[in-house]
Amino acid sequence: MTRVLCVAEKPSIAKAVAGHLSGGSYQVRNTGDTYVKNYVFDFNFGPPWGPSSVTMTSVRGHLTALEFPAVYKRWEHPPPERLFDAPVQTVVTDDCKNIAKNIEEQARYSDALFIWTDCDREGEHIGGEVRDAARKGKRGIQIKRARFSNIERAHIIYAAQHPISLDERQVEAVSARIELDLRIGLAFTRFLTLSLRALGGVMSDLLLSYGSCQFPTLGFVVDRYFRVRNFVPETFWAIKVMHERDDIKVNFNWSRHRLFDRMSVIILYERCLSARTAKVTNVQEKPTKKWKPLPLTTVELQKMATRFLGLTGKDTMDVAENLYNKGFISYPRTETDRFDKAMNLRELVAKQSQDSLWGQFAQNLVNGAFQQPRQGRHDDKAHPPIHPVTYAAHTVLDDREKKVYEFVVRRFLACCSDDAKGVATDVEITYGEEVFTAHGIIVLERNYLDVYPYEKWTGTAELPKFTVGEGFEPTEALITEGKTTPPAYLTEADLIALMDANGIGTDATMAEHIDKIQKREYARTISRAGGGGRASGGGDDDDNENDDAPAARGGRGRGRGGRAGQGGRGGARGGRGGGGGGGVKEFVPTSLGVALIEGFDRMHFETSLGKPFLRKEMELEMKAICEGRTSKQVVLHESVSKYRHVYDQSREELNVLKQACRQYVFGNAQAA
DNA sequence: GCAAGGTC
Repeated sequence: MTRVLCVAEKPSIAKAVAGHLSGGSYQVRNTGDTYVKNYVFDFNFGPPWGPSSVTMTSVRGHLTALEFPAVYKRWEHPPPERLFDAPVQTVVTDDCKNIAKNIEEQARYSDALFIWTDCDREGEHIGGEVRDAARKGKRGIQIKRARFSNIERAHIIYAAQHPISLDERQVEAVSARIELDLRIGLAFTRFLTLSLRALGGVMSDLLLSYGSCQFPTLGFVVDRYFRVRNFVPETFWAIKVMHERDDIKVNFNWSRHRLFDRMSVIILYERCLSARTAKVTNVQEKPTKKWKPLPLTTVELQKMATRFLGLTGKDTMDVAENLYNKGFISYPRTETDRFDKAMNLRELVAKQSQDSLWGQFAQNLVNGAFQQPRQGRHDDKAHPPIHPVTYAAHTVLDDREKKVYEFVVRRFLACCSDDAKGVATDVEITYGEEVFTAHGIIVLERNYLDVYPYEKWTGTAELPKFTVGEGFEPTEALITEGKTTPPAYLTEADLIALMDANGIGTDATMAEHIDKIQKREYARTISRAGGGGRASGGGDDDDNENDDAPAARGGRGRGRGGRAGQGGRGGARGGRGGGGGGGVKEFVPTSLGVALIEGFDRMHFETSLGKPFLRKEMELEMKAICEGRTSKQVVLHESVSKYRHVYDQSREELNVLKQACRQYVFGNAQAA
């Protein structure tokens, strides 16, 4: 019989695939690694292999790491810039030695290697690492790769019988990324740490790291900080019209919203008053919907959890991984927001019907209210959206697990429900020569909203009856004065959204980068609650950008026109750092964080290290390698010489960086 | 003592 070795990216996939291919009957063998098992069984792969004796095992993520030879261990010399062209070597990391050995030994007796790593770019590279390990055991072993995007039985069996080749271009692309991150990260980290240490004082023993993701992340925080600080409030005026009818106070919104010229508003207002009566010019009533949420991605999970569950992104991911490892939820790192049509979602819904809180709702779906989820536009072709896999009783979960599990379940049930439905009424009036509108919504069916308390359908006021052509004298008409308010500091959800939009980090690492800039004392969080006096929070449910349903825009112009946030919020005030579950937390840079980003900005490089462009460029180059438009060697050569140039410039203009530190960190004003 | 990316 042919002997086939299969290797997955993680133990859970190895087990699941072995279960499907073997029909559930396999032998389990221990390996030198606590988590990795070998599953032994027979399977018919079809021609040319036919019936085969199979060993299915796995790695645990990357098997190898890239590193510099020992002579580059010291920081001072060879000098950091040598890291741009120093030799690098790929080594099996210490904690993976037994895994590599397992693969090597198994390969020795095998005719073919089937790679079952995740079908994404990093997975392809891990596949390359597995291939190299297997070849050490048997030089000429045949290499195949299974293409799969979920672990449904039929899909897995099809993948086993229709293997493809490893995509060498993707392997090369990731390999380039790894090498660049290593060279550039270490070179700049050593450079910054060593050269700014000379400033003395608090700078003498700081670790100043640079990374292609951590710096842009800090850049976002600093950028917003300055936009808040440099904000100049402007006074505006508006006309407010209110009419009370049937005990309902109806506020009409001015079609000009607001003007920044007081005289103009007075003139327009006087024309209103002299007209005395307003005339109803249009009344429209139409059915409207608030769309149910999209299937859950990692980024969305983190945004929601930081907003509503009082957890940090990092906590959220830690907890989600736990829930995944216990088998309660699906793989928590995914970009996919559409369920495969073949998935049996009803069955997953039914498992929730025993719950005391949402069981009734789930049962109702089972009884016929079930609706197929919306299909988002993202598909990483590797993992389904995050969803509950089995029911977890409240008693088996700790507090944080409970919160995250409940959110995942409620989100899933919401996805499998119907949209909320209502009737929207729009009334338009002309008063003087000005046009005003009022908007009201009556909710008829709450549907998914009943199981998904994280969203509300705001602006649900019912409007009294108005008839086209009628005239009325408004109960109240006056001029209001207000000031524009600065934007808010970034919440973690804002920051994650920015990183996502700019391609900084992956869904699995974003939270870590945010964590890192705090560990490095580049940024910290303060509590927004109480002190702010801001008219509107930045990140409540209403500006949910995933919703393009017409009705989601219903809640009208919040906040922006409000009162100014009472001055005194200049700069890094001494708020309680890292405050607990209470109010929303906001990110502000420390003086060190400001100094580093400002320092690099002032050097006027074509592309500042603190901006996201460089990371985006690397992303584009990886894509180009994948598409065969360039090669790893070319990208490495070009990128290294570009960064070396930035490095040389930084060294020449080191004084600019030092001045920024003197100014911000030591508060030496004349340094500016 | 340094990066970012996998996964436990």
